[in-house]
Amino acid sequence: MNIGQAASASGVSARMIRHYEAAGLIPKAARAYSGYRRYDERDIHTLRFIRRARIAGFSTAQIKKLLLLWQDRQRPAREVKQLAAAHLSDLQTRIAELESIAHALTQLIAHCHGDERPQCPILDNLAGNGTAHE
Amino acid sequence: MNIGQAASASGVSARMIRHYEAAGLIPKAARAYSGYRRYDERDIHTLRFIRRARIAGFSTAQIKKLLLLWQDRQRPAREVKQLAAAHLSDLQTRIAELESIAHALTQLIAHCHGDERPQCPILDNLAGNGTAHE
DNA sequence: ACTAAACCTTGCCATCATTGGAAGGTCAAG
DNA sequence: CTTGACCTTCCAATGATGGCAAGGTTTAGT
Repeated sequence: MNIGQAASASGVSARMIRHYEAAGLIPKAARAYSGYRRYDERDIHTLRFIRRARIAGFSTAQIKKLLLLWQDRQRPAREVKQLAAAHLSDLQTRIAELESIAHALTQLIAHCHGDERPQCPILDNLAGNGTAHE
Repeated sequence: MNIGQAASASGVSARMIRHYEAAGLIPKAARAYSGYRRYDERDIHTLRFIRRARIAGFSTAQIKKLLLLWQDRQRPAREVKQLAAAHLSDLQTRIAELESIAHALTQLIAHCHGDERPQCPILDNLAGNGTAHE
């Protein structure tokens, strides 16, 4: 299987397959005589794993660890759970930050009449001219 | 005022002040005979505006527009409101995505016993199903 | 067999905001 | 006049991905 087939079979672009190889996430692919990279079902399986982990928001560094754990049949579930919990905690922090911003912005927008007049509490707030809403 | 003073007065690092200048967010600073950049209160005010807008999650492109609007005393509040609303919409989309991921991860973590045994629904899920690789 | 299309290779650039370092010039105080 | 804090510019890296270019390979159609 060439990289193109591996890409469509795994859902990971050929681009990113090469990238993951260079980044050490996956071992260097075997090469055909022509120099083309060769992939088998095992590789596709690994790529699908990576794709799902990316969708779940894991960083490449985290995925590297997850792959090691995945390939270790003796791994304790504890380690995986810890890694996932740390990631979940990150996610929740980010969510809270974004929600806080969204909340403030919602308030500002609600107080902006949004017509042709130049008065605008949104700009006033960014300018530091205080309290757009009480 | 040199760039260092401007940085501590505005809360924007000297590094980023130069960056914003190169990016066209702020006009090129006046220079002293020595080549040092000079800043006045007006510049500090602008830098504080930028800092607040960044904290609010606006992109530099959006901030560029906000600055133009801010400096235009005739601007209609409508335009500012539209820009802010578009940004809020982006924020809400991102929040929803992260929440969806966090929810799925929470489920997986809850079903992982997390002890010394190798069985782990988190890895199983990333691998594509109940049966892991091989 | 020849040719064109589709595929592969490597490598460099761009994004976005920010930080880091290196190499060198300038200013203020001792 | 030296030292150290400050400034200058340029170059690089982050993280994940996309784009393009120039060139080699394979495959399918004639």
